[in-house]
Amino acid sequence: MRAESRFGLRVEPIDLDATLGCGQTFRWRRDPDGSWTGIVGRSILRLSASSGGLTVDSMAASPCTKKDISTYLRTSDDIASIQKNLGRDDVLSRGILQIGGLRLVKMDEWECLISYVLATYANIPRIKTMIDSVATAFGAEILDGVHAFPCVNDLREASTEDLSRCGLGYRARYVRAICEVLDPRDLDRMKRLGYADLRNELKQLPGVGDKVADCVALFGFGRLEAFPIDVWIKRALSRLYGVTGSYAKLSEFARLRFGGFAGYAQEYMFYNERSLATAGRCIFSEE
DNA sequence: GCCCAGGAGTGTG
DNA sequence: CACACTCATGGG
Repeated sequence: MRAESRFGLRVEPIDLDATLGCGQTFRWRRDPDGSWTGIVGRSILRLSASSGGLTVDSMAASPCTKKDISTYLRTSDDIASIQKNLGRDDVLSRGILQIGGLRLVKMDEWECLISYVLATYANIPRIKTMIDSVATAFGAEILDGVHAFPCVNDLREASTEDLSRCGLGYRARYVRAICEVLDPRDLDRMKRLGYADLRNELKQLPGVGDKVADCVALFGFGRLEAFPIDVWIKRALSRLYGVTGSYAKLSEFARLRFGGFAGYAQEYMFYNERSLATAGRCIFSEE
């Protein structure tokens, strides 16, 4: 595959394995040499570690710009400051914050919405399979066999039956229903909403409940106060803090405990909990 | 084969 | 409010 463009990107700290392999975003794979290849927008990217940051190879007719990838990797997040803030929590400071190079990513809102609707009650390898199938079937071809994530109008062409053939199971009708009710302009309008309003509006969509709404608010709309609670986070909260209960109760606990950077706390805990469960094995290639 | 999965929707007590 | 049940299916 020919590199259309190559440039350096200053971002520190960054741990590609943790950031791209932890299961917050689904279109990346780890190469044997430790670099990562993935699809962002209409570009195929290969990221490899270099001194002080990354080397970015962009392969596509319309290459990814430095600003695009900078936004995607949230390079303006001050990790040191965030960790100092979260480190006031005894439990987090006691080791979880050692994953300094785990950064949140900023996904496209639409791709994030559909991805996390598909992510319900499925493991990470399967989520990747479903998303690749949908992209191959309905997304624009970027380069020989590699497809972008389908835009709203692309996916509107898909019937529920089409989507079922992509292996989505019962999620097919949710995706279909979202395509029918959501105007692309809604997503632009929602960018300006506060977290609470954004969350409530997302929950109006079929297949979007508390957890998916928080994932989309965090990974898609970049609301760092969002704290998605899935089975892993429930385990972590129970194990680390002894708290259990409803989504609302756990959510309130997180808001009081972690504040405006709850999203980073969540990702540290998610990574930590899954690493513990899969100790001895690489969590980036299996479940 | 068995188990579980970055849950949501619906119905019931 | 809390549970209980169903939904389709593939990866470990």
